[in-house]
Amino acid sequence: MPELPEVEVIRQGLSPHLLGRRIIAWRCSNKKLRLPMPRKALTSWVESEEVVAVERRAKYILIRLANGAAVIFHLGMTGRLGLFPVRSPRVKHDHVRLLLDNNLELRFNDARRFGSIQVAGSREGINDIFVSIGLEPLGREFTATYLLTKAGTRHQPVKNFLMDSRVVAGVGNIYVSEILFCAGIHPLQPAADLTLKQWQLAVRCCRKILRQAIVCGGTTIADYVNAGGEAGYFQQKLQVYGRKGQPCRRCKNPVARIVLAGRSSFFCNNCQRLEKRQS
DNA sequence: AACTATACCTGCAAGC
DNA sequence: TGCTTGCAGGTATAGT
Repeated sequence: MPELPEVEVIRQGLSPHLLGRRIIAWRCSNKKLRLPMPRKALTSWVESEEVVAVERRAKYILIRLANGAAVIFHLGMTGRLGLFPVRSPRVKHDHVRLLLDNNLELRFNDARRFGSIQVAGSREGINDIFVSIGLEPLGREFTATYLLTKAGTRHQPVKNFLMDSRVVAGVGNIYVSEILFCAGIHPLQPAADLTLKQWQLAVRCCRKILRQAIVCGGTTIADYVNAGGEAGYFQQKLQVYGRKGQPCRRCKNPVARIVLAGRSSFFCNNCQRLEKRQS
């Protein structure tokens, strides 16, 4: 489900409902998520604490508590977070429930279990979780010079480079294709080849597309209140992702699909030229 | 060091 | 209908 825009939409949806609420208890399934269930920490740090903020870092959602601790969710590929009445029927793959003081509960549902829940007890503990995560693409420091420096002499395809969470946080497989199309950069172009001008374009496109996607409610379902959920409508704006063989919206050439680092990558051979350059 | 392949899971759609 | 195959929005790791 979630790249940065989807996670941000979920955060925005949850925030007003969670702020000021007290987490009175927790329950979890016996299935193992990507990380072990933090049972002890949930009891010692989370139970009976009040929510003071709901934040996002990369693709993580942080629920900050009055005691300085935080519950940190990652949604993996199929994770969902939603608020439900406590007595509403539970469904398959509900793995964590945080019971609130208003007869609602936050439920984490994840079919593939690539997601995770972590509890950090302090500011340092929270920082530790994010030590190796790169810059926020919507933040001030995310600039063309930063990317130029980071790229250094790396020959890795620019698509893989931009999906490296140590470089930039939250750019996933859908939006990276869209960003590179917007910037007219071929996904196979080695990262080290890009000029400052190209990086400037890439940064502008990245910001533009992620912001648009957030405004549109993301590319998929963001069901943060009730069982119903609301569909994001950014998929209508996708230029290349998932459009193999269909005409490029800019030049009508068929959109191409290749596999990079095991992931589908979509682009237009005409609008995104692979530049041969010796260096 | 840099980069790629693989593993982790379930569900769904397409093809036979 | 039922089976098999391939594919899916992520990331840590093992391997080259």
